[in-house]
Amino acid sequence: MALKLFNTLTRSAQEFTPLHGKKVGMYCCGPTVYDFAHIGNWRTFVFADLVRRTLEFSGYDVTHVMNITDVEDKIIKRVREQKTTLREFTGKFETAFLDDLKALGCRQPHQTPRATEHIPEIIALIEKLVARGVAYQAADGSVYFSIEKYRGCGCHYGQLLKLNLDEMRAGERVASDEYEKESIADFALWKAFVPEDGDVTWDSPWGKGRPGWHIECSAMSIKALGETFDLHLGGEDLKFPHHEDEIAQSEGATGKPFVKFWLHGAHLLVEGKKMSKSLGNYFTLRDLVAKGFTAREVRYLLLSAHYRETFNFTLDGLTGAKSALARIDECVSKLRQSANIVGIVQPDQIKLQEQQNACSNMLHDFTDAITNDLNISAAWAVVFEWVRETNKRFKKNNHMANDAASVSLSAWEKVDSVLGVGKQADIEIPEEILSLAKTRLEAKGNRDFKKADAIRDELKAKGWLVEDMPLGFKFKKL
RNA sequence: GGCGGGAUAGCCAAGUGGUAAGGCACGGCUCUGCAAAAGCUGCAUCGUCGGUUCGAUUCCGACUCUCGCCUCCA
Repeated sequence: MALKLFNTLTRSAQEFTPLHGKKVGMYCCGPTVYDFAHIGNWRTFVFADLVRRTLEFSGYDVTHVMNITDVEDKIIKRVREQKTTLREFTGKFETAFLDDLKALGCRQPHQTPRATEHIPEIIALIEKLVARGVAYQAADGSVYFSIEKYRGCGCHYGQLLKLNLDEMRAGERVASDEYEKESIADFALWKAFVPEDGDVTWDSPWGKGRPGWHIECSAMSIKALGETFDLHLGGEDLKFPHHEDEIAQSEGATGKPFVKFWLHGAHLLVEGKKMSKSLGNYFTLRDLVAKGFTAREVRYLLLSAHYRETFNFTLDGLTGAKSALARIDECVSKLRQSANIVGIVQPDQIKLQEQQNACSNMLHDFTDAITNDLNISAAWAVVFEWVRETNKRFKKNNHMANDAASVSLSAWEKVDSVLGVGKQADIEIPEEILSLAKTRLEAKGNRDFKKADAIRDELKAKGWLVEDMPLGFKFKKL
């Protein structure tokens, strides 16, 4: 089934077709590294990962680029306050970001360019805009993009949303007299040096200064993916002004369409409310890990709802995610055991055929769901139905025939190449716990159930759940 | 003020012009020394009011509530 995605440019779900055969260029607006990323940020990055994985699942050869914004007002302010250097300050948060991204099961982008390492490209792009007459240097020394001039060349400003510039409440959040722009809608391409910038400054044809916010994404995406590329995504708040301005700068400079498909992920609420530090519902991944949840559980929860709907992230939901994943893990781990042991259950052609059918139905329905504008909820439903069907095929000894298990495992691996939750962290069982369980097994063998139950309680108190198996036991970490 | 989303069971969340997926939680049963896991099973008429239709949760209108964006916030 063809992949359909909702394109913000057309406000409709369209069949996705790349510009060049099977090759897809995908750019995702990355983090501004001034602090640890919060759960809302992570929703967007996990969404981007889902897009990439779905493209790869659909047979595309994806080049995934995600910028690192490492120069910006808040960063400069903190560098000054903490009396550190830009590189040292941003490096810390960049490393933390990439570690967390990995922990969340996101495939590493192929390129993660830093804004500060693309100053020449940024300057070149601004020069092009100045030469084309859509950018100007104002009295304050900064260079601005002129929406009016841009529109004057027949270009369309407001592609991602309907804009009514006259009705917009200009300057509510940033004092309009802070800049000396010709028009309120104009935005900075190059910001002239001010003493507060300290060492954070570069030479340019317009004097010392630093790049504006939007220009880095245009410069780096064009460099990495070309003047026109397939996919650009980010959080919904970036539609305006960030992405709209990226389009204006890029198309203003190249005269070519910038991006074919724009995808935007919705925000999330936490416990039904907008996330804020004062409400105490502002979580970083590290906060959640400290509460005893795993990054994998966070990924599952973030992937439980459709990307264009506001999602309500709750700690209860995270507890539920733990249970839901345990259900999948249980099934997959039984499949692994069966796949590795030949002959414990005799092959059965009819049963094999049934399981093969269940697997191909799952793959078919899963593909339908995920390619339908990433209907992840429907995709999970398919997976859980398959889990139930598969569970029915295990014998009393928790095994199924080797061939049926192998078929099932390979089907699971295919859907998990999109979901990315398959890899459970290996758990190490302490010697003490293991020997207690062995003692308990002996007691059980002697039908001393009182002792066996006491040991089970003891293990539980130590954080381990021991489950009896036909031939022994296994552990779960609580 | 402008623009754009939402309102589906205790919670999270899909979906469809013909009487509602899935997950979590909860109850019953089977299995089990007891558990756990697993299976079976129970649990909603889809914000309110109108309209279109043989029939609407799904289409249209109004209303209520709610969320987001409107210059550097994913």
